[in-house]
Amino acid sequence: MKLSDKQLELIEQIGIYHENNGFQPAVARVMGLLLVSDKPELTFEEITESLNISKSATSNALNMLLNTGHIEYTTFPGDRKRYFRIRTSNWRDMIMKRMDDLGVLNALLKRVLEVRKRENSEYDQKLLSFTSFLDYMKVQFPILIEQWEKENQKQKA
Amino acid sequence: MKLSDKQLELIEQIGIYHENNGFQPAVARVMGLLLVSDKPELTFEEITESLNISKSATSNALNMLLNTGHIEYTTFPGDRKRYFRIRTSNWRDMIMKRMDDLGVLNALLKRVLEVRKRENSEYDQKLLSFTSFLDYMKVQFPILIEQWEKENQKQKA
DNA sequence: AATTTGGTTCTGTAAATTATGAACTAAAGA
DNA sequence: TCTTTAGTTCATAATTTACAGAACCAAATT
Repeated sequence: MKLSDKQLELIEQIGIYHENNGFQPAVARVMGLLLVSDKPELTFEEITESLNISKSATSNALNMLLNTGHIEYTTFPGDRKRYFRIRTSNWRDMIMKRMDDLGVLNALLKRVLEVRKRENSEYDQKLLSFTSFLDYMKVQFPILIEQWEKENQKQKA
Repeated sequence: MKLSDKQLELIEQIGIYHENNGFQPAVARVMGLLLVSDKPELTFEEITESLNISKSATSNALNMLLNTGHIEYTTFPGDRKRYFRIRTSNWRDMIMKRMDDLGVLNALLKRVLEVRKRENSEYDQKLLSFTSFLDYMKVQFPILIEQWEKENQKQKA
C-alpha cells in the first residue's frame, strides 16, 4: 500500500479536523486513511502499516469507529481478514448529530431561563430569542435537507 | 453570592456541554456561571468564590474567554473591579462557526476527490453528493437565518 | 500437534492538560 | 510611605490521554 505525499498530507489534515471534533489522534488518522486511500476497503494490517501505529492502537481505533457507526466491514469467504470502509450513510447522521447537539444546548438554555431570576432583563430577551431560533432551526433544517434531496433527484433524472 | 442547588447543577451541565465542545473544564464552568447566575455581571472575586477555583484558574479562564470573544466586561467609575458578562452577540457567531467548520470539512472532502484515484466508484458519487449538499447548506443557511429574523421582527411589531 | 494468522487485552509510561499556590505587580487609598 | 486591592505570572503538582509492546487467544493451516 503506497500512499503519495499528497495523500499522506491530506490524511494529516483530515486527522486534525477530526481531532478538533473530539476524536483521538489515531482514530482520526484511521478515518483520514479510509477516506483518502485509493482502495475503498482496507484490512487491519494495511491500516497499521500505512499509519505506522501499533496493533493495539489500530484495534482500539477500529472498534471505537465500529461502535460509533463511523465504519463497517465486509468479509469474503475463505478469508479471515475483515475489510474496513467508511459508512457513507454516516454523513447524514453526522449532520444530524450536530443538530442534536444544538438541541442539547437549547434545552440547557431554556432550563437557564426557568432556574434563575433576573428582573427586566434585556439579556434574557435575547436569550429567549436565541432559543426560539434554535427551535426554528430544528423544524426548518430537515425541510432544507428534503428540498435538497428533491433538487438532487431532479438533476439525476 | 448564593447559588441554589438547581443553579449549581445547571452550571455543571452547561460546563459538560462546553467541555464537549472543546473548552477546558474551568473555562466551561465560568461560562455556565455567567449564564446561570441571577446577576448578569460578575466580578473576578465572585467567580473564583462561586466556582471554588484558584485565582490563576480564574484569570486564565477569563482571559481566554475575552480573547475568543465569548465574554466582555464593563467597569464603573471609581471601582477598579471589572464586571464580566457573556457577549450575547456571540450566539450568532457560534452558529456561524459551526457552519464554517462544515466548510472546512467540505474543502477537505473535495480535496480527497482530487487526490486519490478510484475507478467507477459508487462511493465517490455519494461523497460528491455530500459535498454538494454542504455547498447547498452554505447558501441556504444564511437565508434561513434571514427568514427567521423577518418572522421574529413581525412578532415584535 | 505445532504453527500461523488476525486480531484483543493488559500493563507501563511518555506526553499533554489542567489546575494550584506562592510570589509578584501596578494602581489606588490611607 | 505603607497597605490594600485586583489581578497576573511562574513553577510545579495532579490528572488524564494516548499509545507502544508484550502477552495472550481462538480459529485455521500445515
